[in-house]
Parts: sequence; structure tokens; C-alpha cells
Amino acid sequence: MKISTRGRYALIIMINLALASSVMSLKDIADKEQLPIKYLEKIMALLVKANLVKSIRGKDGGYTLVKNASDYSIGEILRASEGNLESRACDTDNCDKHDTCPTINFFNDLYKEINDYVDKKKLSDLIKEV
Amino acid sequence: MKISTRGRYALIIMINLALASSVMSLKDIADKEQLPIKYLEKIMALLVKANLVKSIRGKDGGYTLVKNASDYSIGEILRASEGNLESRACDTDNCDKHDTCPTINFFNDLYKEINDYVDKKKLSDLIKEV
DNA sequence: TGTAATTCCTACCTAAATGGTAGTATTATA
DNA sequence: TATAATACTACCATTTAGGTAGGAATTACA
Repeated sequence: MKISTRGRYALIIMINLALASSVMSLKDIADKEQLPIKYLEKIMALLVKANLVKSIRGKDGGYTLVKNASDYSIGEILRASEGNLESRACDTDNCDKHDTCPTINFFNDLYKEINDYVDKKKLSDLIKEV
Repeated sequence: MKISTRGRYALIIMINLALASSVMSLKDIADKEQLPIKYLEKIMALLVKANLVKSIRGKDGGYTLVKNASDYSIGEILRASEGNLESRACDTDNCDKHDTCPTINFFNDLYKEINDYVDKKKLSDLIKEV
């Protein structure tokens, strides 16, 4: 697993959209969070592609959530932005000795544990105290 | 968190040492596992430095564990080889806005969960069925 | 109808990490 | 003393992370 700024910024984007009263532009998010807009743009593209947010083009456009904050799991946001959370340690499909590998079960269990954890947590949990 | 081949190979090294009747050379491990010896050498250096294995130099030398397989947690092996498992998502100490960051608690909890999990599992758990 | 504000798209760039390789020095044993 | 092992240092290619640049397409509104 790897969680980089991409996943963290994705969560920050989602939090901003959850707190916005209507559509919110990327510029507003970047300004508010002091993050590079061009980088956020690439992350936002991943979120749009995954249908986690809806984009409105043109002047006064921006982005909005497509469902309630409590209906987003942290897991789906991280997976949309980071890709598979388990993609580093080994490539189960391509490894020619994965059926005798003594670590594969451990890693599979670990990743299941992690995915379960992040799927249980909701976007709304991150904005409880606001 | 990130688990790369370094951590996985470290586990494979440790499993081999756990199954060895006496000292085992890196060459034997590399041959048996079909892994590049020079790369394993670098990983082994990390394990030695962390005092997880003892090295015996000179002819007929090699490596051996310093305690029972059931006394090694997977966590200590992974941390010795990979470094801090939580080192990617954000740098808590150096981030100038970490006291207002809405994601920091979530990530701290997640990393605690992961570390607890890998610390609960023991090296001996990986060689149960052998 | 023109302009400003916005998303969308493609391409590029630098630094660091990953996954190695090469060569040599050092140590211990038979 | 030859040999087999670890220890150490330096290098290298590829990928990923994190970010920048520039412009095309779209839309609201004066």
C-alpha cells in the first residue's frame, strides 16, 4: 500500500466539496488550501473519472459531490486517487512463484484488513467536528 | 505505507534463516529463492544493522537468527527493511498546517491499525505449514 | 457577440525511490 | 595460504511522485 499526497489531497478536495453550499471551483479549493491548482487538477480528473464528483464546465462552473458525504467511503476516494492500495509488494497475477510464496497469504490478509478499515470510514467522519 | 520487494524479500530471508538448521549463507538463500544475491546483500545489511540477524564472517560464514521465530514480529522485520511504514502520506513533524489538517487523525489511526496488525503477526506464523 | 471564467487535455520536467549491478576490501577457516 | 564468505562503496536504469505549462473547449453573462 502507498498513500501519498495524491490520496490526501483527494480527501481534502472531497472535504471542501462536502462543506460547499453549491458548486465550488478548483481555484477556490486551491486558494483556500494553499495547494497547487495544476496538481489538484490532475487529481480532480481522477475523481471525476471515477464518478465521485460531477463537473460543471464553463463560467461559474466547478465541481460538486454526487451523493451525501456519509455515502462516500474513504476507501473509494483513496482507491480512485491512488490506484490499488496493494499495488506494490507483489504482483500476484504476474509472479511465477506466487503459489509457493510464503508471504502471499500474509500480504493478502494485510491488504484486506486495510481495505476493510478504509471502507468502514466515511467522508463524513472527517468533517464531524466542523 | 509502502511495502515493496525490500520488505517481502526481508521476510523471505528471515523465513529461510528460521528454517535453516545452522548458519546459512546469502548465496544459499539467493540460489534457493532465485533472487539476486547483490540485492539481497543490501537488504541483509539492514537486518544486521537492526540486530535482527547475526552475521558470521569468513569462510563457512553466513547468517543466523538471534531469537526464536515466534519472537519476531512481522512489523519489526518490515520496519527494519522498509523504514517507517507511514512515511509517505504526510510529514507530521514538518507540515506547517498539521494542527488544522482534517485528515491527520484519520491517517494516524490508520497507521496505528496497520502497525498493530503487523506487530501481532509473528515470523513463525509464516512458516506454520512447512 | 465578445469576454471572462472555468473545466479538459496533452505534454513536459525534476527529484527521489526502487530495484538492481560491479568491484573490492575484509575476515575467518581449513 | 587459498578460499569462501561478509562488508563496503559506488554506480546505474526505470518508475513514481509531485508539479508546471500552455492551450482548447465550454458556458454565463454583460
